[in-house]
Amino acid sequence: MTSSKPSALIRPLDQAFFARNPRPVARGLLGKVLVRQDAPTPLTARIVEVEAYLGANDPAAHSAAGNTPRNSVLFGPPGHAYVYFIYGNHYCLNVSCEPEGRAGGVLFRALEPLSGVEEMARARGIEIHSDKDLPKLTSGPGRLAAAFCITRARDNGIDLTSSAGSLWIGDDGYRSRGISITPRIGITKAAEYPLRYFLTGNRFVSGPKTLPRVDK
DNA sequence: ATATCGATTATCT
DNA sequence: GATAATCGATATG
Repeated sequence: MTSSKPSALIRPLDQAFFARNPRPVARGLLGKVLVRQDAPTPLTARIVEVEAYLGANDPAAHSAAGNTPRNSVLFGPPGHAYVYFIYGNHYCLNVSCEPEGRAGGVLFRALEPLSGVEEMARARGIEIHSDKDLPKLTSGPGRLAAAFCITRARDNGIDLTSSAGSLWIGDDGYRSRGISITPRIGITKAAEYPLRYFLTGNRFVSGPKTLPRVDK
């Protein structure tokens, strides 16, 4: 299901939006737009899947062990980019939440491309032959980071609330309809917490697209 | 459709 | 030395 229409005007989210618990921030980010302003052609994509990582009482969060050089952005002002490198291969993008001094973040897991598809395909090193191939661009945290040319050196710590910046998050008026909530993907600690949020039925969502079945 | 595995490095024990 | 908020390739049902 292709849910989105590109819209001409996109207003950046303000810092107050992010100065909250990561759970409402995660829910609220669904349907918003990630913008890469300074690419050869501007890149925009709708946020369709995210995960919340809590500052306190969340063993799976990078902030669980306290403030370190790697994760210090999570303890800084809200609305800033926390970018980390994982498995020797991939960058992942988060946005810091909670007021400054308290940790918390939201991981971007999947996007639905709205503009700049050619540029994203080039950045990913793949070719798009049909609509069937589009999810390969931005379905998955490593993929979307590659599509937007997000690296730690370039983007860690930047302010995502300024439309004058290179990378920011905006609202184009889109209203999401259904939201699904499941456990987070790829973690071993606190694996059961229901902190993954995605737009129900959206084909760009990565991983399981339904609520887990109460098996047997 | 699910399962397994290698790649490759920052961070922590 | 082990692990990790992953991906892509390969194998098999």
